[in-house]
Amino acid sequence: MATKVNIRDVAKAAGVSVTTVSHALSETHSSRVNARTVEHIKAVAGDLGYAPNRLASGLRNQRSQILGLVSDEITTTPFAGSMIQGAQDAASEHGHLLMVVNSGLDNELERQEIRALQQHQVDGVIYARMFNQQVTVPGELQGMPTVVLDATSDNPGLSSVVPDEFGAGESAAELLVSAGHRRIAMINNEDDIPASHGRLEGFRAGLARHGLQLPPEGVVTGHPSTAGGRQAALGLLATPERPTALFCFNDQMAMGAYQAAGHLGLKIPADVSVVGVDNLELIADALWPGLSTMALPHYEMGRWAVLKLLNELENPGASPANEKVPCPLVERGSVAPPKH
Amino acid sequence: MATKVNIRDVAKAAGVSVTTVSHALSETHSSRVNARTVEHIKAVAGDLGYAPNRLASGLRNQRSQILGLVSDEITTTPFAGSMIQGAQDAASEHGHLLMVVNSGLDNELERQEIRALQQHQVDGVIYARMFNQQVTVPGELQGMPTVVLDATSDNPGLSSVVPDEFGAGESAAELLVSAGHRRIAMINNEDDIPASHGRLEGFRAGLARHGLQLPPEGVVTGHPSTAGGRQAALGLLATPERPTALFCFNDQMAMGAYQAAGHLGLKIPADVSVVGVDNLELIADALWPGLSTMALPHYEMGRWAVLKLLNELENPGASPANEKVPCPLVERGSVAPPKH
DNA sequence: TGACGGATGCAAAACGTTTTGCATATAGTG
DNA sequence: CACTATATGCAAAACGTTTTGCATCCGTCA
Repeated sequence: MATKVNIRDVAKAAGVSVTTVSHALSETHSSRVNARTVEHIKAVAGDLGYAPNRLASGLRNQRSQILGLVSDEITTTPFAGSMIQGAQDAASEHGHLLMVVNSGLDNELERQEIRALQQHQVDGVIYARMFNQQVTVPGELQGMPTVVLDATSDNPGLSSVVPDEFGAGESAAELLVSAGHRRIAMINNEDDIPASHGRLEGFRAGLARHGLQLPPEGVVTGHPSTAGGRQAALGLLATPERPTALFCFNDQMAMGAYQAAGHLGLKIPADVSVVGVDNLELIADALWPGLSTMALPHYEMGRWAVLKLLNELENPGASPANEKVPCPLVERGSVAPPKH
Repeated sequence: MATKVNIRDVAKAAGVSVTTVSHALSETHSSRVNARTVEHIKAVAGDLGYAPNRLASGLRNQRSQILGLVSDEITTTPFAGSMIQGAQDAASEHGHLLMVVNSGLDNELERQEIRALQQHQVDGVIYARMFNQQVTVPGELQGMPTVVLDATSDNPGLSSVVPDEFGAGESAAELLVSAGHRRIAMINNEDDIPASHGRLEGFRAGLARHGLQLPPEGVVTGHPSTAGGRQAALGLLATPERPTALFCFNDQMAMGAYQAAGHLGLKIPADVSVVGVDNLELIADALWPGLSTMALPHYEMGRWAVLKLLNELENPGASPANEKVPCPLVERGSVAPPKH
């Protein structure tokens, strides 16, 4: 970063014209230049520490090599980092950079941020949410290549990627049933969102495959927080015919279940097995014993969204896709066979 | 975003020259244009949905209005979101956008990312860490306006911002002493980092102000995780003359203290009071009872870093500053007067 | 030897702004 | 009415690239 060196300096130093330098450094046009000359130019450019000005090349090419990432509440969830990292890794591998904006829940602010991205000529936008939900993509993004991340869109023209909530439920059922459990309950999120439906239905389907079914009293709902999980679990575990295993909507509710079990003098996993969803390191790894849980694939979803977006930029005709990414089981120590 | 409308279209539609449009829309030069004309031009621009191309203006002005944010491990801590949000809010208020890159722990990758930022002509860089430490800013950033975030630099020319670790320790002491505690222990991080020294020394200073001092056996160290805190707390609380209050290096260690207390049949806060540092919502709010803790000011630090960077961009002569941001106490329910 | 083809490199235009210097119109003064 | 001062708007150049069309050079073949 001494004083900026531009392509003209390189040309002068290499004793050739600017055009030749540009051709030599371009992937596609380098054939137009003598191989020895190309090598020479590259050496000189390297020595001078030349790096092309992307403002200029973007202006000329109508391609900024920047992708926008618009998200909602980045501060409230620890998942944001993984999603951004996945997106950034994929972008970086393809020579792109990420501009991140988050709007909180303020629609007006969101519009402003999107306009700011457009002023910077972003090539496309990832429209992200911090939990799987249905969204309406703001009108400002009309006509701009867009991929929806951790949400589904009412616009069928847009690609989207979400976790395989159904599969997560299935896996949880599989894990608990194969450990020998028969009296199993689910502590679900009281909110009417795809994750609560998907996980419950997958769970039912997983049980059904083994000839089991979830009785009506086998599902209780609560606020998707530790307190909500605690309260629900207190109710479930205080009954004489208490379940031997709990499938919790998320790790926070599972933490509440731990607290309830502790309060009632029940040991995990000896007296009651617990499974969560999310794989929040901060919780799943911290609980004692560690919590077995289905990992939400935020990193992979971030990657997928960017790769799909870049693909659509290359092939403007490509048809949209709606991807579901599996949620792998992470086993720690919260599941054991039932006692008797 | 129909078909891109540029300044020429606006000029044509408004019946004036391109220059006039540019002057009319510029803060500084709008005086050169008739006020009525300015109004007219702004109206036309609004109707057409004109938004200036920042690639072009950046190229012309040698100012991209983009700031780079280089961080280490964005995925491993939930603080990243707050830091980014703080930085982004401040940037956005001043018409700038943030390009976020994270390098993990790979130095080579970090260099690449920084070069990518430079190709995009970022006006300056925030060099961020996820926890307070001493860093050496990579040579690539030589000569580029840089502010260090949540770390201190060995380069005295760079501004930096960190949490007031010492103050956090003091506040914890103040809280516990004024609740009536006298036998207090600290569970510290075994790592040799500014946070562990700062919090311990501040804690000592806070106690000293009330004529108390921390005996050698009053400080135990461990891995800064739940397991580490649990282990340390088990040792401390099993002694007959057990402390009535624990100051924990962070919320994760405090969570371990909760587990240890529960294991030993001790109630929080009746039998033992606990204070943490971090204010990790996911933990502090989830514990039962809630954990009183000193909040790490990541949002504010992110803001400060960007504001300082923008200030240095305006006044290239400005002298560097090393800011310490206070860590406010967040009271929940984990502190009560000692029993007898 | 003259013409031709291929290989190679150059000049110039364009991307969309901002700003300087200049020309014109309008108002103010003697 | 002439002359100056001021207000106002325009043409052109520049920022750093990429790419098209053209010129030059060399070797080859008739």
